[in-house]
Amino acid sequence: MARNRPYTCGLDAAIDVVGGKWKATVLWMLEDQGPLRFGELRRQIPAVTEKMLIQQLRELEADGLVHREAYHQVPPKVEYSLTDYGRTLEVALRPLGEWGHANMARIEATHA
Amino acid sequence: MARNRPYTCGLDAAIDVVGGKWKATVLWMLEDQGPLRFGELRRQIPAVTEKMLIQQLRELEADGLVHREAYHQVPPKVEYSLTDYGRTLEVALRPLGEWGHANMARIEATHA
DNA sequence: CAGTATCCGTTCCGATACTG
DNA sequence: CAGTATCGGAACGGATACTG
Repeated sequence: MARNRPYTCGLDAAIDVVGGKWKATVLWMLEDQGPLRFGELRRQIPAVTEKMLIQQLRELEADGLVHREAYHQVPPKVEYSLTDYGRTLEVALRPLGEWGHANMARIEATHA
Repeated sequence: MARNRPYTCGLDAAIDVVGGKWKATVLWMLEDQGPLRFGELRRQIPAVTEKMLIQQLRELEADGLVHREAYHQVPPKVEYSLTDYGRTLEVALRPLGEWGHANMARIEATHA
């Protein structure tokens, strides 16, 4: 998802980072509930496939927004959490989330 | 672009609406400069093709965010502007735009 | 549990040519 | 000026099966 660089405005850049299909949801979950394991994330986003979830997590990690902590155990355990940088994004995202929440009915009605 | 409904959070819904490749840019232009003609938008977003620009405008119009005013003249003249609803979105988008602006160097460096 | 690997249809998007 | 039409490649994304 490196779409149209160089960016024409900050909004472009931000949406490029957070525009992936499940990224906003993941950021929201991690902010709301603290560190979560792969399986916990998966269960809480019922429609996501493993492939998509891991892909989005990897991209968030590469962007420095999410930290991946692997515990070397059997069975394996991996926890994902927001980085400080990720938290700054989450804060910037909050008004947009509230807008979406407030206008969800309208969005579902008009948006194809 | 109706991606994953029903939405899991307001952020999902909002990004579904504004996540199109050029939509953020268009909203930003219209807020920043007031009503603009098709050709003016096109010139100010050099990388966009006519096809994509009109497609994104149509979707923004269908979502009620942008108003299209056609003047029946020869040669034709069409002006696009934000609706009141569109302005509420633009306000909600502003912190995200500032975040993107502030972190653009980092985004360009880390984001594939 | 936390992933990989592969297949494959769908959607996105750019390029180009044309029109009222 | 402000679009429309068509083509084709690339990226996205779901389903399924498999692994350390």
